[in-house]
Amino acid sequence: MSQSAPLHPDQKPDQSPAYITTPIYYVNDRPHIGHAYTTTLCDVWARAMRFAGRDVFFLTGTDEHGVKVEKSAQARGIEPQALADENAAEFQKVMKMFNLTNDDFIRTTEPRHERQVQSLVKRLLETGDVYLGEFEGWYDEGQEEYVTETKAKETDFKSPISGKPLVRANERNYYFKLSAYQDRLETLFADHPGFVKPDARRNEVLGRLRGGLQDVPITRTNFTWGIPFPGDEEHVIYVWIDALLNYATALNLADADDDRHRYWPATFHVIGKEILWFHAVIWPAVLMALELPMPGCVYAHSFWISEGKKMSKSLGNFVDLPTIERYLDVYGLDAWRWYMVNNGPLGATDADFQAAGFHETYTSDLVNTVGNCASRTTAMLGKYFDGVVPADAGCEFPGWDLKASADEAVTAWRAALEDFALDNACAAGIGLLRTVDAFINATEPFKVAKDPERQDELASTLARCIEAVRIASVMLWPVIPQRMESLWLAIGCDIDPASGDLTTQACWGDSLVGAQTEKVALFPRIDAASTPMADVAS
RNA sequence: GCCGAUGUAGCUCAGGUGGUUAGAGCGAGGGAUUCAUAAACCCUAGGUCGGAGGUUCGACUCCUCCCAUCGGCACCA
Repeated sequence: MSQSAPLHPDQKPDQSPAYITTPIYYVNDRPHIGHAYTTTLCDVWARAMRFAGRDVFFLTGTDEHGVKVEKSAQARGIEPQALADENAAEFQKVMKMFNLTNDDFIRTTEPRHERQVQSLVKRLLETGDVYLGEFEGWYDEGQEEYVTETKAKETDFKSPISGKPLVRANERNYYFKLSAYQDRLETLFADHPGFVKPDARRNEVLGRLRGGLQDVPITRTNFTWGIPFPGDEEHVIYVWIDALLNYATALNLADADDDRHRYWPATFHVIGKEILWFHAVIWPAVLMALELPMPGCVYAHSFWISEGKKMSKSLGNFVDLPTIERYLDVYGLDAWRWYMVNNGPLGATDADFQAAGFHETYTSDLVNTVGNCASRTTAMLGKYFDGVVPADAGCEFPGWDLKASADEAVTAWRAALEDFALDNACAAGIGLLRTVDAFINATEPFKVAKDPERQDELASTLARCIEAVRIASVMLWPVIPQRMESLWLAIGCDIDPASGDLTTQACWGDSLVGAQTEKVALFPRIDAASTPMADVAS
């Protein structure tokens, strides 16, 4: 059997550092499916890239400042930091629940972050990109916060909470000179069409960019729970600049030298579509001002809705942590990750979380395809070869070339990951298994086995099936790591994703020949009745 | 209100630059079979391609208007 490499035969695999981030999550919220989703996407990509040999840094964390946290804490009679600690712990619990492999968890109240934010803001002050100016707007005295012109108009210039009229108020604020970056931003978007993905989101940004940019205030004085502005401590650095800079401070970028600098800039900033503007426009402008290299891509996914409706507390269809835990109990973590990646809002439209859909996806993809294909292949090896993988006898099966199919799948898988098309990466993996199924149906090894004259044919068929299954498992591992690892155990192959040798592992070969295998049932069939139903009051 | 996106079979979606009977997966119905987790396989389902106009010999694909859903509209993560 030839051992030619399926991908970039002449090139070494890309071993450059890679940096992927989630937004930092606001501690005033409780973790829910949205947080789990974004973080899981990043985890899948990070796992795949590490396996592929890249030096990956995967960051997530919490955003802990701001008026809302201050008020929530006040309402409970505790210090803001205590509230932040409590909820940050809740978010960290999520990382454990989903077996996420983030390399760091940054909190904006950490000294390392605060110190660097001050230092970076100071730098902006020195370059003239931050200046002291006057801010005027509609102020809600009851809520002690400014509301936007649009919001004010919507509520007829009255406070939505107290009903009292909004007042015109002003204060001195530090501004970021966003307007100065209009041209450079346009150039950025023109030169890097992939800077914002998906395309629909990019168009939105471009459209709004055409409308022109105004400078943006980056400090507040109406609350104190935040990072003091360097040199003018009455001002607190406003949350979004505080928050955005986490991507830099986690890598100690404000410090002269650090090991983590090699990860900069981000390969992907994965975010939800609601914070696109900050990431696609303000963030790059700030980086330009700081003279830091631009990220490769801001990937803005859409939202989950639940059972056809927007998630809301009053509807009771919020997919929160306890709900998710029920799914994990019944279906297992891998099934949850598979559903997130394959049925989620990776594209421009929102995705619907449906209990029935979850069960369907689990059954058709994982039980009937991945599980069943592994099962029938290992069963035949057990029956006809006592579980020992035979050598490929080199028989020809016109119209079938599993090696070529595997190579194609791996190439497609790689391309999908470059694009953050995680669902397509899954499709490449599972597609190869469908091909194996079709191959078995066409060559009928279970009939061939009855004829002692056709042992070569039988060996050729099953050797190729199990090798294709092995390669598919490599592609599927980032999404369903637990079950793929049990598969590896069952087919006696020694694969360690941490070794970064995916290129070797994804290569068609005969490494399994002689391996002792046993029949596996990777994904148990589950009674639809035990699917956790959303508590939708209908 | 403004900007943008989306609206194609029950569900999730494909459908460069307009052109014979509009596709796939899942589900559903039927069939056949056993290597396998009642799985894989075969056949079937006839959706006015959101609505109304228009351009054209001809539009799902171009234009206009309308409707529905979603995001943003600058401090709201």
